[in-house]
Amino acid sequence: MRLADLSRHSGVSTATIKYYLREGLLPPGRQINATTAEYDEGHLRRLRLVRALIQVGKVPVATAREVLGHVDDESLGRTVRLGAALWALPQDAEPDEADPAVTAARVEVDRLLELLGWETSRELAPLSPVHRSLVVAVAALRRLGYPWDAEPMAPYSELMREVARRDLDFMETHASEAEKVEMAVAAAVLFQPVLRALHRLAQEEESARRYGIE
Amino acid sequence: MRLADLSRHSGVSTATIKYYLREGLLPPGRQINATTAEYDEGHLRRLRLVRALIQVGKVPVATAREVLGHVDDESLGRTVRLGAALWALPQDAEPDEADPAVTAARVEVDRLLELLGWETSRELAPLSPVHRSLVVAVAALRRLGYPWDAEPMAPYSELMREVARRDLDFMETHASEAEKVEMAVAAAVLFQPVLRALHRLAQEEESARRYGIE
DNA sequence: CTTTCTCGGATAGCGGAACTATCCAAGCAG
DNA sequence: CTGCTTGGATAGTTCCGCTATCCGAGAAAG
Repeated sequence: MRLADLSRHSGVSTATIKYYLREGLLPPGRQINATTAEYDEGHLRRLRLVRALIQVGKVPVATAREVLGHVDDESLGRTVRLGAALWALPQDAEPDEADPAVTAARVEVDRLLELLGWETSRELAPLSPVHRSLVVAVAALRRLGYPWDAEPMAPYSELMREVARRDLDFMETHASEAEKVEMAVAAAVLFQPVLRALHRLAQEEESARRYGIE
Repeated sequence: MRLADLSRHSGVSTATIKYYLREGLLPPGRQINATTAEYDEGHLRRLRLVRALIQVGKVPVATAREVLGHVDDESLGRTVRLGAALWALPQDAEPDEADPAVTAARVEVDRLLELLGWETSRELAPLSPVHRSLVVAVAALRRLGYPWDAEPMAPYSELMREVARRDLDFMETHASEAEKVEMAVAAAVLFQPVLRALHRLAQEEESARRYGIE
C-alpha cells in the first residue's frame, strides 16, 4: 500500500498524511527505494485512530503524539502503559494557585474524594492531570456563584463510577490483549462525545417531560 | 464602574474586554459622555460567564455570541429560551452523509432511542444538533472497528438520564427564576468538564482496584 | 487655565494550530 | 526515451483569540 492508497482508503488527503508523518503521529512506511514507501493495515488503523483523536476528540496534535508514544511503548506493562497514555491526554488550562477560588475548589474536591473513599485518587491527587482539570472546572463554577459542595456531588460520582465499571467490563470482553491500550484511549476520548451527547439528550428528554415542549 | 474597574474585578485585560464588546459578547456600558462608559454588576457577571464559556467550555466566540443572544431574548418563554440556547451550543463537525458508517450509526442511534422510549428525542432527532453529534461520534467509533450496538448502551443512557434528573432538580432548588436559563447554560457547559473529570477519576480508581497499580 | 493623564473606540498585527500548495529529484511504465 | 507518478521538503494559507498602537475627547492636578 503506497501513500496514495493509504489516502484513498482513509479519506485523508496525502498532504495531511504527510503532515502526520512529519509530526510523528504516524510511523514512517517501509522504504522500498528512494521514491516509494510501503504502508500496511497497521498504518491505516493508526491513521484512523489519529483522525478520531483529532477530529472527534479535539485532541491537539502535540498531545496526540505524546499519547500515541505511550501506546507504542512496548517496554511498559499494560497497566502502566494505559495509565501513561491516559495521563497524557487532558491538557486543560493550568489552575492559577493564586486564585482563592482554586484553593477552595481543591479543598472541596479532596473532601469529595474522601467522602467517596477513592483512596487511589486521593493519593495521586496532587499529580493527576485529571484531578487538576476537576479543580479548574469547579473553581470556574464557584467563581460564577454556583454552589458546588462535596455532598451533592457524591451521587454523581457514584454514577460515573458505575459508568467506568461498564467501560472496563466492555474493554475486557471485547478487546484482544494487544488492542486493549488502544481501546482504552479510544474509550477515554471517543466515548466522551457519546456520553456528552447522551447527557444532553437526557436533559432534553427530561426537561420536555417536566415542563412540556411549549 | 468603568472599563478599567471591570478589568480589575474580573482579571480580564481591558484589551480583551474591548474585544468582547466588539464581538457582541458583552452589552455596551451606559455611555456617560464621549470618553466614559459605566458598567455594573450585571456586566461583571456576564463577563465571568463569557470567560467560563470560552476558557473552560472551549466554546468558540461566535457560538458563545449566539448562545448568549438566546439567553437574553426576553421575548421567549423560559423553556423555549433554554432550548434555543442549548440548541446553539454544540457546533461539532457535520456528519458526512455519504459515509456508510454514518448511515449505520444513525440507524443504531435511532434504535437506542426507541429502546429507551425517549419519544421527544426521536421526534426532534433529525434536527437536534446533539443528535447529530452522537451520530458523528458513534460513526467514528465504528469506523475504528469498535462495536457499538444499541443494547449495551441502554444502561449507559439510563445512567445519564439519572444524571440529567439530578441536574434539573439542582437547577430548580438553587436558581432564581431569572437565573435559570443562564444556569442551564453554565450547567451544560461547565458541568461537562466536571463530569468528564469524575469519569476519568472513576476509571483510574476502578482500574487500580481491578489490576493494581503495578 | 493649562498641562498631563486617562479613557474608550478603531484598526492593524501577532502567534499558534492545522493544514495545504508548490517544488523537486528519483524512479517506473509504456 | 519520455512523460507521469511518487514521496520528501518547505513555504504559505486560514482561522481564531487575543494584543499593541494610535487617536481625539475629556477628567485631574497644579
